[in-house]
Parts: sequence; structure tokens; C-alpha cells
Amino acid sequence: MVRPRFAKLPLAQQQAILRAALDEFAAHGFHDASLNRIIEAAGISKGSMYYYFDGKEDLFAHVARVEFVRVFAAVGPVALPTEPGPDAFWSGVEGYYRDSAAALATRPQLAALVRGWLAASDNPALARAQHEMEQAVTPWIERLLDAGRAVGAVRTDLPSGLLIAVALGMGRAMDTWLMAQPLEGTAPPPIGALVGMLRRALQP
Amino acid sequence: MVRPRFAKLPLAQQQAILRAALDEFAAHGFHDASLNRIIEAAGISKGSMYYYFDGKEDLFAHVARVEFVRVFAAVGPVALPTEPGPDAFWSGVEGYYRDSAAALATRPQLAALVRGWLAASDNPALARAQHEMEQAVTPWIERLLDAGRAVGAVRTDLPSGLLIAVALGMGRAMDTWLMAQPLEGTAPPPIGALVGMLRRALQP
DNA sequence: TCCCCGTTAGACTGCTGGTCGAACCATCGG
DNA sequence: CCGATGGTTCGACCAGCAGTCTAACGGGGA
Repeated sequence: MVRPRFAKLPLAQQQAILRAALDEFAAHGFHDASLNRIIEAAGISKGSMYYYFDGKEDLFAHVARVEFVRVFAAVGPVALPTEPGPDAFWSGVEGYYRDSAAALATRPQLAALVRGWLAASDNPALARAQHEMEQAVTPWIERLLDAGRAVGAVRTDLPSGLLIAVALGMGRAMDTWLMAQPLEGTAPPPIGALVGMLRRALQP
Repeated sequence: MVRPRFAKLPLAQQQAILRAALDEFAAHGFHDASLNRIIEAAGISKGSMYYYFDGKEDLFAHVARVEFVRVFAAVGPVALPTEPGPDAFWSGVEGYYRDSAAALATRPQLAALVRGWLAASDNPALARAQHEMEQAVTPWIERLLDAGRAVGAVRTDLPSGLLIAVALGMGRAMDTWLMAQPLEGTAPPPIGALVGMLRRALQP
């Protein structure tokens, strides 16, 4: 866990370190990011880095947490459906998907960070950080699924863990496919169709 | 690409190398596997290893290919539907999924290898090997999708590339979830439900 | 003035994947 | 029988990695 000392540093230096780390992690992913390059870019010594952070994994986790909080603040929490019926629920999901995609698109670095995060999906060095992040996110998704179940929009015959895994897997595949498409000249991305597939898979 | 020289080695030595590599990759995943440990276990020098393989990634790709071919030989090619109608098509898919899962379950090392493979999902060092593997698999899936469309089992309103991406993403998520479940004592994995989700997402 | 202690520096350790030139040795021509 | 050739094997070596450790710095208090 990041040492409290870090918070006592002058803001400029904190930002220099976090920025250098974000640059490096976004550019190379967790594994191929070099701590040596980060400390060089941040203008601090290795001793100082290890005086403030437990290690590479700790630094990554901290950067990811800060950026995640930033996006979460921009997009806002998932809006639970206010009207009854599956249609309202799923159009809410679609809206949230659109908003998140838009927010992420304005921060390519963060998108790269997320990609790097997903890529290192079972790296033991990141296990603790991932566990922490999972525990932060899954309750929200679980809450969303429960809300969906309450309005009859989500099936009840399969465990939440499986539904979450499949939804994340579909989302990831869709994201990858969307990013691989040419940006211009073609029809707008069929986000409606994508969420539609998700809906068909998850609804009762 | 693995050098043709490798095939000229005495079979015993080929097997010693492949076995050492499989052990190491299965036990530690791609990134945390140590080439030094592999050559030690295989009883060859580093120079020899680099004489037969381009590097770590090449060795991994070769091991994965060999094991994949072995399973493919055991399970056989995907059976295209012989009877008309979506139901026959999807029950064929389900049967194939079951067979593959069963074949994988008898080779825990291979399952571990697959897990390591999926975990390193966009490791740039493995990009070439993954691309190659994808190109080997995609035509088969495309053929399967076409057959499904012919019998009205697969939607025609979305591009094949997207359907394949989503199907692979769902499959990967399901596999990961299945492998994360405790092996015994619980109910058998709901493969029927999994294929059902796939079917709902992909059918017209 | 001196000491204390939070902070900083960077040399160092043990590891990694990958490179390289020397040595080995079976085969072949003369 | 000699010597050259060229495929094969070896392990020392390289740069870079994450992480450790000790010495030194420097401001505040006695």
C-alpha cells in the first residue's frame, strides 16, 4: 500500500511521479513498464520511490486507483432504473455504456491503462491490487444485476459471478472490435446492437 | 518460427525439451516462466536452445501448437450440422464444446497452458504467435457461422468479424469462469446454459 | 555545536532473455 | 592420412530488470 508519506510531498512532485508512472504504464502495460524509466522521468531516485511505494505493483495500483476515481467522478454512478420493465433497464445500460465509452475516448492514456490492466489479468504480482479493484467494482455490477432482476430484465437461473464474467467478456470483445474498426467513413458503431446481444444473453 | 533443425533432433531430446517447456509454462505462465530453468530441466545449453528456437515466445508458441494439435486430433474437427434447423446446429455446438472441455480436463497441464495463454492476452511479445493461432482458428469458426446462417441459426445483420469477436470473448469468459470453479463436489458446469447464452446472442 | 531523524541517493544483488565467439566433431576432398 | 568445412554445442557475457541497503544530506531542537 502506498505510504502516507507520499501524500505529504509537494503536490507538484506527487503529480510528477504519478504522471511519469501513468505515461509509462499506459505506453507499455504493467509488465513491460520500467520502474527505472519512471524514476528517471519523474526526476527522483530509486531509494525515494521505494520510500514512498512498496514496489512496482503498489505504484501501478495507486495510479490506477487515482485514474479510476477520476473517470468515475466524470461519468457518475450507474443510474439504477427508475421505471419498471426490462426496456427501461436495458436502455439505461446502453446509455451508461455510451457515456463511459465517450469518457474513456477522451482519455486515451486511461484506455491504454485499462487495456494493460486487463491484459495482465492473472499476473500474480498484481493479484492483490486486482482483488482490491474487483471488490470495489463487482458490488456495483452486482447491484445493477439485482436491479435488473427486480424488473425482470436479468435471468435468475445462473450465478451472478458467471453473468458478470460473461458480460465483461462480451464488453471486452466489443470494445476490442470497436477499436479495431476504421474511425471514419463507416456507419456509427452499432452500440445498440452490442447492448442488444448482451441483453439477449442475460435476460430471462 | 521454430527452426527445422529442431525436427532433426532425436525424438527423445525433442520430447525432453518440449516437456521441460510445457512443465515450466504450465506452472508459471508465459511471463513468469524462466528460460534458464527450462534449459536446465531439459539438459541443454542456452546456445542450443537459441539454435533451435527464436526465443522464449517462439518456444511457447511451438509448445502451444503441439498441444493444441494433440487435442484437436483427440476431439476431431467441428461437425457441421447434417440436419436442417437451428436446434440441430446449436446442439452440435454444445456437443463439441462438451467434448473439448472433457479433452482439456484430462490434461491439466494443457489447461494451465491455456490459462497462461489467455492471461497474457495482449502481451506484445506473444502478438505474433497469437495472430498465427487466430488465423488458424478463425476460418473454422467462419465456416461454422456460415453453416449456422444456412440453417437459420445465426443472425445475418451483423458482420462476421463482430460475431466471432463476441463469441470468442464469451467463450474465453466462460472458460475462465469454468476453470476458476472448484472441480468437485459441486453441480456439473452448466455448459448447456453457457451455449444457450451464446445462442441467444448469435441467433437471429 | 552537536545530534537526531526523515529523506535522498545510487551502488549493488540476483535475476532475466538474448548474443556471441570459441570449441567440438562428423563428413568430405585431396 | 591430413586438413578444411560447416552443422552443432557450450557457457561466458551483455544490458536491463525489480528490489535492497548503506551512507550521506540537511533542517530542527537541545
